[in-house]
Amino acid sequence: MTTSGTADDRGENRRLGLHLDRSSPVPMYHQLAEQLESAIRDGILRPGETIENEVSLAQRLDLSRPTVRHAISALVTRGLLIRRRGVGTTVATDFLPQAGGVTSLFDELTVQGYAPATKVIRLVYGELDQRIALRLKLDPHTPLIALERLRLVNGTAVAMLRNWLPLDLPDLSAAHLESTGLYEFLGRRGIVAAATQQIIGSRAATTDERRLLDLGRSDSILTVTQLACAADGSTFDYGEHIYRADRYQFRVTHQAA
Amino acid sequence: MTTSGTADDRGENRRLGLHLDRSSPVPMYHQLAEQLESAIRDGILRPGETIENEVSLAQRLDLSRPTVRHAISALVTRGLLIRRRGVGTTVATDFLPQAGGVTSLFDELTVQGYAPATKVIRLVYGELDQRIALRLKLDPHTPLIALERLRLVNGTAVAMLRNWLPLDLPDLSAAHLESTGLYEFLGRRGIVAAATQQIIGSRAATTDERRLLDLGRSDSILTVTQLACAADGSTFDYGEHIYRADRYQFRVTHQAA
DNA sequence: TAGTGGTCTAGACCACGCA
DNA sequence: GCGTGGTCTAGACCACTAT
Repeated sequence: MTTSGTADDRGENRRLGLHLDRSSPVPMYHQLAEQLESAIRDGILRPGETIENEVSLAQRLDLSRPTVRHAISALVTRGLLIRRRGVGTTVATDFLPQAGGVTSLFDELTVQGYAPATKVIRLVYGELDQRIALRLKLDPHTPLIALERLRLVNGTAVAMLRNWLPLDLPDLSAAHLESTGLYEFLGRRGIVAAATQQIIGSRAATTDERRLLDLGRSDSILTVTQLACAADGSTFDYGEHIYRADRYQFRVTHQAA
Repeated sequence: MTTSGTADDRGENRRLGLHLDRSSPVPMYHQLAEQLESAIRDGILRPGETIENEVSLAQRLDLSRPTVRHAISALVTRGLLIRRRGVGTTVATDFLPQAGGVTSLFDELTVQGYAPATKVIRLVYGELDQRIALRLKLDPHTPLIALERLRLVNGTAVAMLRNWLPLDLPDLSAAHLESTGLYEFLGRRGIVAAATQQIIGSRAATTDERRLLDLGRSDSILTVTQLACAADGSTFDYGEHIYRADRYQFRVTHQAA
């Protein structure tokens, strides 16, 4: 434990928007990571700029070095910072604006204020489908909720989503799905994905799919099959989704170890 | 520092293949992570099984808990283990065999012993291309190495790879590229990717592309545009790749925080 | 209540890059 | 040689889950 910092420290803290709330239940390393991220996104820390070294930062913020390191590691993993031994930690070049994992243009559209809408085409309880049950690694006779939705942006369909869930959700209604989204609905019932796997591919669209998405002769579709797995290892959702390729792309970023 | 373990400890260590070499330059947490991973992949630790808790594991291996935790965290990030507070750490369900980041079927084919081959179609030094230079975030008049390759598996073309590099590599030859691969060649010259971004999409193939990949009327292609960035933040490779969708898919896995 | 993971401390020494 | 990140220790206390 050191003193709580000099006047200069407090000035620098203000510049970067760093102010830790020790009474908050939010972990210190998380508060710090979030505030560093904000500083980067707001341009206070510029791409290529070297940030303060770990020891000094820890001292100034009255944290231990492992805690500061934990915060920085989180941002390194997500690609916002780059650490180099013997050199320092720098802000990544801005070509990785949403680094870390997969982002879809659709998510980004949503963030940017376009209003996506959902239309439920089919909602069936207790459907039996051996192929799907096997995908879910369940007994072939497991009853499933079958779900088919159309995703629209500005009134035009951009994706068709088919999902199957081996769950008992009597209060799942089309209205719910059109207003809140499937995963939000599940989350409110304590069902959260600990891990998901997606396989991205492409194939020719069927005539039904062409009609639903209003596809022309030369339009392409992207296919995504998805499996979601709860914390206890059980699978609770299998999805087969298709997207208009002219409206949807996947962005994948990777950081070296 | 505790004693070096009881006879029971040594037996359990042997079962899981855990044997740390303290004189090795490989970090302890990395050795432990690798050996736990092997135990999982070899089925010694089975999906769903709860592994030994962190404190006990640390004691038995004569490591500090943070070090053990570091090792486990690495596997959690890659999706092989799942941690739950108050419950324990369990081996993830096997539906995430290659968790962490993106894997392509092509890479997996390679691992499985299929021999992929490369054929260089075009290799030009000093090409000027304003569109590409902008993608690389460089001056539009930067001279580029332009490269076009065909990827074959068992003699049939499955992908066409176009790349542009703002580098001076006078000894880069078709022979090199057909025997070692582009990134291996670059790596030997100290050029390694600190971060890459890929955008996956789909579109109709051009007639040239149809001819090169021997595509039929209804065959689809996947497109991947790729940007690679060195540790200093400079971009050194821009690629536009197309793949036969019937031979190639992308697998993306995601772990919740 | 007992046991687990989650967070945090206050140091230590080492390996690497650069001047 | 000096400053940086990389690794590691030996604890501490808290929060959550299951019983």
